[in-house]
Order: sequence, then C-alpha cells, then structure tokens
Amino acid sequence: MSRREEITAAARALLEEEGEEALTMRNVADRLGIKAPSLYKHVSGRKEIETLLAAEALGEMGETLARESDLEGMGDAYRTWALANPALYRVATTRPLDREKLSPGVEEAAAAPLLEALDGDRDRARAFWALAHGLVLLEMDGRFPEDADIEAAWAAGLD
Amino acid sequence: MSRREEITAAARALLEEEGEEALTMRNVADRLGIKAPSLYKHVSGRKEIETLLAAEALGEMGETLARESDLEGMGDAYRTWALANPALYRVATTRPLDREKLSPGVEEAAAAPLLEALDGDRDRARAFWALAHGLVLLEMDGRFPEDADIEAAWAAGLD
DNA sequence: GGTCGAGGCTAACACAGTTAGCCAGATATG
DNA sequence: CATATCTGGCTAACTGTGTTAGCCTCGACC
Repeated sequence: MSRREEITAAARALLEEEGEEALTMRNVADRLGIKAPSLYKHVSGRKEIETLLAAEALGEMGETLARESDLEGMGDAYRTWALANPALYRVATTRPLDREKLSPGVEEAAAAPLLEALDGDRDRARAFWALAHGLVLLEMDGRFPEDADIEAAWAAGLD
Repeated sequence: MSRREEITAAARALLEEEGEEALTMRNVADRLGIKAPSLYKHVSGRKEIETLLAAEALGEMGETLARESDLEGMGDAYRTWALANPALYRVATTRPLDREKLSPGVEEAAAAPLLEALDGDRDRARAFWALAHGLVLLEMDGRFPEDADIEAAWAAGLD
C-alpha cells in the first residue's frame, strides 16, 4: 500500500466516520501519525486527495451498478450506495472533477453498466443518471418530507 | 432597505460577480464599507446569510416557474434560471437548509406551480424536481460532454 | 564510505469565521 | 435640558484552514 493509497484510505475513513468537514489536511495527517506538511511530499494538495477519492468512489459505483441487470435494480443500488457513503458520494459527484488527473476511463467504466442496460442510448442514460443523482442529493439534504421512496418506482415508470 | 437586506444584496452580488468562494464575511463587509465583525450586529453568521439567499432564490424560482404553464416550459425555465445564477442556485439547493429561520411557506410556494401542473401528484412533482436538479447540477459541474440538451426533451418524454 | 533522494519535521503566512470589548452618536427619558 | 440607553460601528484577538520554505535524518546505491 503506497503512501498515496494510505492517504486516500485515511481520507475516506475520515469522511465516513466524521463527515465531510472533517476532511482536512491536518486530520488526514493525524491518522497517519504524521504532520500535515508532510502530506505534500505525496500529494499536491487537498484537491488531489478529493480527486483520488472520486476515482475510488466512481469505481465502486460502477461495480455496484454492474451487479444489477435492470434499471430498477440499478436505481436501488445507486441509492443504497449513495446513502451508505453520503460524504464520499458528495465529494465524488458534487464539484467539477478535474479529468486530467483522473486515470482515463474511470468515468466511462462507471457509466458503462447503465449505458448497456439502456441499449447504448446516451441521452436516456444521462436522464436516468440525473434523476438518480437529484433524488439522492435531495434525500441526503433532507429536502423531502418523510415519504419519498415511491419515486424509485417512478424511475422504473420512466421506461 | 434594511441592513439585513443590504447584506443579502451584497452577498448575492458577490456570488454572481466573483463566484461561490468569494462569499466571505470580510468580502460582504467590504461591499458595505464596513468591517466583518460589524455584520454580526445584523446577522448571526455566515450560515444565516446563506439562508437569506436561499429564501430569495426559492422565491424567484417559484415566480419563474409560475410564469410557465406546462412541464416542458417549466423545465426550460428551471434550467435557464439555474444556469443564469449558478452560485446562487448552489447555495439555495445544495446543503440542508434550516427551515426554522426560513419564513414558512417559502418552499411550498416555490413548489406550488409545479405541483399544480402535475395535478397535485406529489411523487411525480418530486421526480420532476429531482430530474431537473440533477440535470442542472451535472451540467453546471461539467459532468456531461458537449451535447446533453436533448434531455430536456426527455423530461417531457417522462410525462 | 561518501552522495543523495525520500520523507519526515518546524516555523510561518494568508485568510476563514467568530468573539470580546470599546466607543461615538442618535434617541429616548427624566 | 440633561442624562441614560441603545444602535451600530470599530480594533484586537483566537482558532482552524490550506499551503510554502527550509532543515534534517536515514537508508540505498555507486
């Protein structure tokens, strides 16, 4: 496990255990028994850590979707994963990620299962993605009252 | 124009002209020819400024939607407004807003036109909202390539 | 065995939000 | 009219953030 990977792991643990605002250079360094400036020997800064996390998250989401066969299953899986990893989900999907540093193909791989389930129709895939993304974010942010889940059925109703 | 309103206006101008990360207490204060600590005589902190901005934004979005009659028009209007006010849109719709301080009814008013266009079907209204929200955020974050707008048609296709 | 890079460290800077406490001027009160 | 109070500004300061500069040590390699 390279130092970069250890940093990514520490960052992720921080995100899961203490939430998004706990992802600071000093906290990450603490987890590794190190001082914050030393992190810069391995990583260009906080943004790069976030990019590493995004890559990891996108990979996992792609795998998760790939395990499903139909759209409804993918919707459920998407929601379940996101709600199980809310802070990581936000880091990975909110904010514009810089594709330079992202190893190429990560995004495509994440989208592939969905695209396949929709017979390669990119527009519908994007619409589905947007719907899932919107639902998850609104739910995470508590923008809905206490019902809501019927919308997963709506995603199915979409097709 | 009360001091609170002036603060809100300054914050909004900052958001529009210089982007989200320019929304700092010191910048807001500068716009008013004041020092940052003085803001606390009128506002409890940064979070409250964001709540004020959210209320304003939700109001405007509600008005914007109310001007349309069908779902497709609302989709276009929603997207147009969001892309014209990206930073404000983010502040208003991202992050959980505390409803305590929000004058009650603001949220309902924003949602009302959409709900009416859907004959009071809350689930479909939420699905539409989520779709629009997802599309806008993904577009704002540059998560799509350079096509995309066909999805607006998809929103129509949804119903 | 000397060289040198990898990977730690401390000190420091700019800037964020925020608090405490002071002070002038307007405003209200006796 | 004089006095008290309240409003809304101020400076100084604290904590926590990302980040940079520069030093030092240890282990690997010619």
